[in-house]
Amino acid sequence: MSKENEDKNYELILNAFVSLLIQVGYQATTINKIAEAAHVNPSTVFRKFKDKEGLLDVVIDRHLQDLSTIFDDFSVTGNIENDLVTMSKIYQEFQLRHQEIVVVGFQESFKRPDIAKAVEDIPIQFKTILLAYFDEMKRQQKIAATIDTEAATMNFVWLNFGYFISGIRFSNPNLLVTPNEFYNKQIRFFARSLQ
Amino acid sequence: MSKENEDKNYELILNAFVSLLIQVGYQATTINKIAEAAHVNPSTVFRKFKDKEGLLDVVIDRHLQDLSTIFDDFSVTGNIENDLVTMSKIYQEFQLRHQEIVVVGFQESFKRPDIAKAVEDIPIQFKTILLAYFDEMKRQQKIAATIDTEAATMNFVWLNFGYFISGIRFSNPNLLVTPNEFYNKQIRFFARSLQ
DNA sequence: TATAAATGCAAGCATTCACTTGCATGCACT
DNA sequence: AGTGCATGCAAGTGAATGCTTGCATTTATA
Repeated sequence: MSKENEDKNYELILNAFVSLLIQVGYQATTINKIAEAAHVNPSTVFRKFKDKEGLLDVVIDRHLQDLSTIFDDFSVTGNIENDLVTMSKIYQEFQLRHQEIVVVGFQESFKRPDIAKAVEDIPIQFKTILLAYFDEMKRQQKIAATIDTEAATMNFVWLNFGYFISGIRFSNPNLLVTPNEFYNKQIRFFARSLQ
Repeated sequence: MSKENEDKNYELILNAFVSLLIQVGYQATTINKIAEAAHVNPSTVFRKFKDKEGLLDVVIDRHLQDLSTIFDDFSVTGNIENDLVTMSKIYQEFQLRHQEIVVVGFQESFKRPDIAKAVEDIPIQFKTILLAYFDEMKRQQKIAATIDTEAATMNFVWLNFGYFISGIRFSNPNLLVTPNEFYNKQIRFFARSLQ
């Protein structure tokens, strides 16, 4: 029954693992802490998963699967500010839902380049859809003909990426705004450049 | 003679430590690796520094000292694009010069909140000078009266922060541009919004 | 050259952890 | 009730690593 979705303890352990990754990172996440958080005996962890790396592998797998469909239900409306908010929301919510990947990817990038790559793949997907969008809007003359769409895209990517990292790593209120405030003010400000 | 600047081994060890922090992070940086990289015996490390944390403390100290004067030699020219490039350059070069703080701050934020705070302080300083600058430019009517200077400031902060993190953590060329390209294209694009 | 300080070196100690193993216990399903 | 599987539990192993110590050796200084 191991590795099946109906396995309650399997999921409890995975959830505890992910929570701990976010809280304290990979190295500081010990098997004992996982077991305790999952209300399970440490030996059970090893019955469900080969080893500590095996836990990571499952998390990566699920993440990559989720990532492959990240923008599947996005559809263009043609209203630029609306579309940008929609894409930004999808991206931000995805990043937040997979915080642990970013945390571990940054910490273990030297030992697990596959995770580092998985972290990069999120903004790359974001860039891809944005670039196509801006190119299309330019063709439809909804944004200025002088716009460098590549530059505009990367501007939006870095803005969103910087905001996301700030949100999960910073605590000073000077650097934090609510998602809604971000969508309203920042995207409106960004869109000014497109005209 | 320990803890003095003329102490050659002291500096060799510190440099090796910082290099390793950037390469592999704090936990994976062992005393043996430091000693090897510094061409010094492991026991010498403990003669120069109380313990591994003591090494970190010195790095933090020096960083905080450097941070306190980060924008000291910036002076406003009134040419907005030029000033933005200048401030961005100062910020980016500082961040790059102190990469290790960011790496360790993200990894050990739970164990060393002081380091996490030191990491935050860099963008906070950046924000402070930017906000004052935009307010002044608005007063001088060099940027549009409708501009939300707080929003513009945070946009620029997140753009720069996102670009910096991308530069030190990503390797895919799709997400990387040279500093000069960043200054030219991104800041020009940003400045469009100010009119 | 003589003295003192810094460094190299090797052995060892203590702790933390991932991971294993063997056995007892409980729970589910027939 | 009885059988089998999952889990709890406790003890232990082995490796990594921070840190100490005592002594030999080199280097600097006077």
